[in-house]
Amino acid sequence: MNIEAIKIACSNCNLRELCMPMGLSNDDIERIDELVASRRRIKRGEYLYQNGDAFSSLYAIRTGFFKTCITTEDGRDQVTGFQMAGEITGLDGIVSDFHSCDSVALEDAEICVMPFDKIEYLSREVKALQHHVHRIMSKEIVREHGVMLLLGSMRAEERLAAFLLNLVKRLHARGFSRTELVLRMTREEIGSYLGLKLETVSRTFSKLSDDGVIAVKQRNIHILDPDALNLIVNSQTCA
Amino acid sequence: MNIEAIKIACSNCNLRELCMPMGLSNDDIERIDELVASRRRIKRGEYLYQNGDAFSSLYAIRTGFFKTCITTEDGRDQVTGFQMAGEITGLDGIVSDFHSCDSVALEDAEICVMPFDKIEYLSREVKALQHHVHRIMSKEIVREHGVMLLLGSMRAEERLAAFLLNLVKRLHARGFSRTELVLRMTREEIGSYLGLKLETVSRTFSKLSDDGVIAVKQRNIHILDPDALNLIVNSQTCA
DNA sequence: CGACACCTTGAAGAGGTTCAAGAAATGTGG
DNA sequence: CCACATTTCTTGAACCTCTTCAAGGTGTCG
Repeated sequence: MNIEAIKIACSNCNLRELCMPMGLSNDDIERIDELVASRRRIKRGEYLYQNGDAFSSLYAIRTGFFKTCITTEDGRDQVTGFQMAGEITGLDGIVSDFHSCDSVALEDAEICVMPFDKIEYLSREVKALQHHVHRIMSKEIVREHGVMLLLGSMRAEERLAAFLLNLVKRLHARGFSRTELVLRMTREEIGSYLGLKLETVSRTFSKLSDDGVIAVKQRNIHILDPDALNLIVNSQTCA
Repeated sequence: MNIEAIKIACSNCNLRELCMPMGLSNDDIERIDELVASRRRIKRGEYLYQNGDAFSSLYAIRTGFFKTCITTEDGRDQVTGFQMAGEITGLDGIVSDFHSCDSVALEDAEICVMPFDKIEYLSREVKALQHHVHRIMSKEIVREHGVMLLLGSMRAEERLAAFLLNLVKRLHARGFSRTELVLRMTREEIGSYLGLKLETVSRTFSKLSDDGVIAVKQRNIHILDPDALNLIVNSQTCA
């Protein structure tokens, strides 16, 4: 066992609980360690993959922060998600063997490259891995349902509140604060994700700030009143 | 081989190309025939599954038309998709073992029940089936990306045009007309899916009709000018 | 044939966008 | 390390699209 092998092993990774299945036998763990073919560093602003790229691997994020977005020929642009450490990206490429969106690093990042044929091979051998892959994909589908609900039925303030709560929840699961967060993306990227213009995002931040619900200092957000934020999302002016 | 077995076999199903993997050996085909545990008839308006139901199976639609939707406690409601013959529904349940949305038949329907543990078992044995399952889930993820683009960046007319083109494309793949279609859903359901109020949907239908792009007669739509419809979607007032 | 669900249309109003200008932060090169 | 260019963010005012509320019309099914 050389140093490189230790470094790459999932079994040694502190993100294991986030991106790998639980309750494996030692034997299975050893096999899954083979999944990660390599690590890759991506600088801020660089692409992990782009629309049209051949699909070969899924990527587990070790450090850093990504956005995925689709850009159409006619110039439309839509951020479809933000990914952080322990999350998997690249699922869009499976269906057609080509990626249909771009993945861009919003800060310097390191990712684990997991060749998909290897994943499929091991999934046939390790039941827990197979189910794990299915759950990851299903989870992404359910997440997108939530975004559809947000885009289809919420007003600006509700969207931004839901967005902040979702971010802080995921960050908290990674050991960060439940009330403080640093946005890794611009107002424009938030707006694209939420179906709003950047000015609206900015104005809505200002309003939430005026209302004493959050404190905004550039990209640093302090959630002062989590309950109020929850209330904004979960109580559309009742009929 | 009894009559019942013949009736249920995927190998005899005329929707095989739509919902099953291609290029299987005879041996594999025989095994996949075991996938469908039973058929189930669902009357118009009835649920195939509901939010909170235990997840056990995926469902292949043989005949009929479904919608999936999420309903939140605070009364929000979002149609997340429409499914037709040859399509698979139920993927939302995998991640948590519970369904997180409702599936409702919009017309009398018949579906094939495919227990998910059977799918996972056979996926470990039949490589083509495994990949097929992965592709189905990836396809759903990519579809939802498209909906996010629609909800996040399109105006009412663009949304409705994109919706009609998508419907007619899927119907055409099933042997129906490229220019005529019958809507199986109400204006309200279309509106929910597209993030619009039913009045806006109705008005937009009227506008497209006035412009000579489509002819609307209740739920019967005749696409008079497919190019114009495409243009509406693909050419937001260029910058 | 009558009741009910569904659809259409009008008018007023609200929420978000657009355009514009300036302020704050960030990055770059000398 | 500082000055300058660039990017990002904030805020205001006018405008526009979609929503809301309301009423009437059309179709369907028992």
